[in-house]
Amino acid sequence: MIACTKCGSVENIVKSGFIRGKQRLFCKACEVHFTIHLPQKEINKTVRQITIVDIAKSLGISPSTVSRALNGRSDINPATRQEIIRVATEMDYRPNLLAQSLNRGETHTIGVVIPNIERPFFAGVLAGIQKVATEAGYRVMICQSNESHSTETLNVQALVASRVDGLLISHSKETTSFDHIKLQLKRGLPIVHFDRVCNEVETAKVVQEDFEGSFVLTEHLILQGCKRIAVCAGPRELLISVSRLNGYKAALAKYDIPLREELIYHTNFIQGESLLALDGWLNLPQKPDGILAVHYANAIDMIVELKKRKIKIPSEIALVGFGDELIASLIEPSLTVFHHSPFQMGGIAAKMLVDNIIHKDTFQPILQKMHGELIIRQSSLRK
Amino acid sequence: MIACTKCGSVENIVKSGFIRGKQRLFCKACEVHFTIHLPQKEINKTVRQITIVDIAKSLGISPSTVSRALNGRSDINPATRQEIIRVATEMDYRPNLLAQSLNRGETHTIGVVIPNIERPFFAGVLAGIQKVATEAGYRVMICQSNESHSTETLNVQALVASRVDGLLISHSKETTSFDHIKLQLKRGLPIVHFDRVCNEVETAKVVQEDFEGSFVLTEHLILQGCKRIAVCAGPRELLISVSRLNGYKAALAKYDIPLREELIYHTNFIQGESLLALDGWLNLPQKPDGILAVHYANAIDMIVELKKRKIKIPSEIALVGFGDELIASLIEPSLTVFHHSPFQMGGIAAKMLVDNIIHKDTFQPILQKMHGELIIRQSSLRK
DNA sequence: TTCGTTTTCGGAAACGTTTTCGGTAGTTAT
DNA sequence: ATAACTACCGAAAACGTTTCCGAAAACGAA
Repeated sequence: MIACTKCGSVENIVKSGFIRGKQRLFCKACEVHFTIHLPQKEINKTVRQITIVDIAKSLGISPSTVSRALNGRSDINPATRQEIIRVATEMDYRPNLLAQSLNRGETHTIGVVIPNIERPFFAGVLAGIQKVATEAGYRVMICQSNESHSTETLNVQALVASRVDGLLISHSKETTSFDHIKLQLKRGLPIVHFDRVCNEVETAKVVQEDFEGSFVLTEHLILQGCKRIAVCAGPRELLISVSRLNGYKAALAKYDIPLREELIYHTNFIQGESLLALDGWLNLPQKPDGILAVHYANAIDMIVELKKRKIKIPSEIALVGFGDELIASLIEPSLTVFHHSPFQMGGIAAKMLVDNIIHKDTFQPILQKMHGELIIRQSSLRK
Repeated sequence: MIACTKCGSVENIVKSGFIRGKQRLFCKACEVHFTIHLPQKEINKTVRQITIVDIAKSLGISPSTVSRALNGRSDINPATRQEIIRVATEMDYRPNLLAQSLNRGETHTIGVVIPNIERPFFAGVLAGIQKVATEAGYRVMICQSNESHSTETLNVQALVASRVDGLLISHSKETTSFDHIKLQLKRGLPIVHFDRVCNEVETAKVVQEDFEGSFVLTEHLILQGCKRIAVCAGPRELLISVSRLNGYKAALAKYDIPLREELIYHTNFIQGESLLALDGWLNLPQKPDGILAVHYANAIDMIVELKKRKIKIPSEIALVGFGDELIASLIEPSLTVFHHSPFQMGGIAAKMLVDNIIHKDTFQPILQKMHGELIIRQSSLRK
C-alpha cells in the first residue's frame, strides 16, 4: 500500500508516531523514517521578482558571470556583457538590495534621528539631508525621538539593527548620557552630530552659531537702548541652550549690564510655558524692556500675549528670537531673528557623513559652524 | 623553492602568466594551476556583530536550534531555550535584519512617497505615519518627489528595490500617468493612497473632505454677504484641486450665483503666483468681494498683499483658505479655514497599509474620508 | 519485546547576491 | 615545441538567517 521512499518495499512499513501533525512511517528493511508528501498544491504567491539566476538560466551561463557583467567587472567578454545587459533589461531585472547588502556588508542607507519631524527646522534639515544623500546614492531612514532619551536609544538600536552605514543625530532634550552613541562609535559606525551635538564623543559635528547668534541679538537689543533684557532660555541640559545663554551673558558683560537671575527663564519645550515666563517678568517691580527668546516660537507666543495686554512692541518691550521661519516675518510686528538655513545644515551634515563612510580610515572629525545672520525687523527696531 | 599546493613537487613548477596581478604557477606533475597566497595580514576590520552561529558555537549546538529558541518555536526544550536566551543576552546578540528579511521575504519596512517634507501638512502626516507604523513594528522609509513625476517614479522604484512591504503615497502635482503604481500593484505590493490620491487604481485611500470643505468655505463667504467670490484653485491635474473647485462651484450654484471664469485662477505651487492672481482680480472692472484659496498658504500671501494695498479685510474682501497651520491663527486678520488633522490622516493611512500587508488576501480597499471642520476667524467675519 | 509515540535536535537547503580562485583555451615569444 | 602569457568563465563559498525534514532518544503501552 505505502512504499518506502528509499527501497520501495511495501511490506516492511510500520507506523512510527506523528511528526508535525503528519503520520510518520518506518521501513524496517532500510531502517529509514519518512512521511508522505502530498503533491503540494500550487500556492498563488505574488509574482516573483527576476533574479540573477533567472538571467543566467535563460542564457545558459553561470550566475557569477551575470553578476560580473552587471557590476561592470573586467573579467568578461564585452560581447557577453552586452548580451547579458540586453536580457536583463528585457526581463526588467532589479537587483535584490537585501541580498546585495547582506553580501557586501553595506546597505547604502543612512539613519537619521531627530527630536521631531514636525518642527520646521528639522523638516528643513531633513530635506537637505535627503538631497545630498540621494545624490550620493544613499537612502535615508528617519526616526523621531520625540524628545525622549529612551526612544532615542531605541531609535539608534533599530537603525543599527537595520545595518545603516552611518548615523546622523540631533539629540533629544533629555539626553545627558551618551552611552548609546559611544557604543556604536566603538563598533566603528560613522556618526555625525548636527545642531544638538554632544561634546563627550569625537564625532564630526555641524552646529549653528549659537553663542554668536545670541550675542549679536542681545547686543542689538542693547544698541536699541534696552537696559533690562530678559532671556527665555532653553532646557538646561541642552548644549545649545547653554551656548546661547552664554552668548547672552557675554553681550551683557561687554556693555557692563548686570546679569539678573530673575530675568532668566528656562523653558522645556512645553506648550504655553513662555507665557509663564512672561507673566513672571511683567509682575516684577522693574519690568524688562527687551526679551531674547532662544527659540523663535517662544518669541511668537510672547508677541501674541503682549499684544493682548496692549504692551507696545518694541517701544515698551523689544523682542528678538533665535531661528527663522516664515511666521517670523509675517507676524505683526515682524520678529527680529538670527537666521540659519536648516536645509544647508542638513546638506553639510549629510556630506560629512558620506565622507566619513567612504573614507572610514582617514576621516578626520571636524566641527563645522554654520554662518548665521541677524535679520532686523519691526519687533526690535526703535527708530 | 616553490612547491605545488597539491602534490608538493618542487621541480615540476613553471610560471604560467599572471592573474589579478599575481604570478600564476603550473605544476606539470599534477597539471594544476595555482597562485601563492600570502599569509594575509590581519585586517583591522570593524568589530563584527555577534551572529547566531557565534551563539551556537559557544554552546556547542546547531544554529537552527538557536534560531528556534530565539523565535519562540515549540520544537525545543525549555531548559535549552532558557540557556540560549541567557547567552544571547549576555553576548548582546542582535539579529541581522538583512538576513532575516532576505530569508523571510519581508522587510517590515514601509515606504512613503510625499511631494515635500517641508510642507507642514506632509510633516504632520509623516509624524502620524511614524507613530502608527512604529507601534505596529514597522520601520518607515521616506522619499520626496519634489512635485516631479519622474522623481516620484524613481522613488517608487527605489523603495521597491529596497523590498518595502508596502507603499504609502501622495502624488506629485505632475503625476497624471499612474503606470508606476499599476505595475507594483499588479506585482502584489500593498499600496495606500492619501490626500493626493488616484482614482485609476483600486487601492485603499484616505482623503480630506475636499469637496465638502470648499463648499462650506464658499457657502460661509456667501452667507457673510459676498456676491463675487474668486477662487485661487490648485493645479488643474490634481484630483484634490478638481474636487475643491467643484465644491466651490456647487456652493455658488446652490445660491444661484453665476460662475465667472475670470474669477478662477489655477496656481501651480510656484512662489508668488497667488499675487499674480490677486493682481488680475483687483484690476477687473468689478473686483471680487471674497476669495477662496484652496491652499491656505495662498491666502496668507494674499492677506499680506491686501494689507500692503490698504484694502480692508474682511469688509472689502473676505478671505478663506483650505488647510490650517499655526500661522493662519496668528496672522492679522486671522484666517478662516477648513481644518483637517494631518497627523490623524497619517495614522489612518498607516493603519490601513499595515492591515493590507497583514491580510493581503482578504483586504478590501476602502476610501476613508477624514472629517474636517470650519474654523471661522477674522478674515471672513463681517459682524 | 515490540511497536507506536513524543520530544528535542541537527543537517541541509533556501533567500539572492558577490567574490575568490582555478580551469580552459587561445596567443605570443623563444 | 614549449614556456610564458592573456582572456574569459564557472564552481563554490560566503553573508546570516529560517525552515524543512529526518534522526535519535526516551517513554509508554500492549
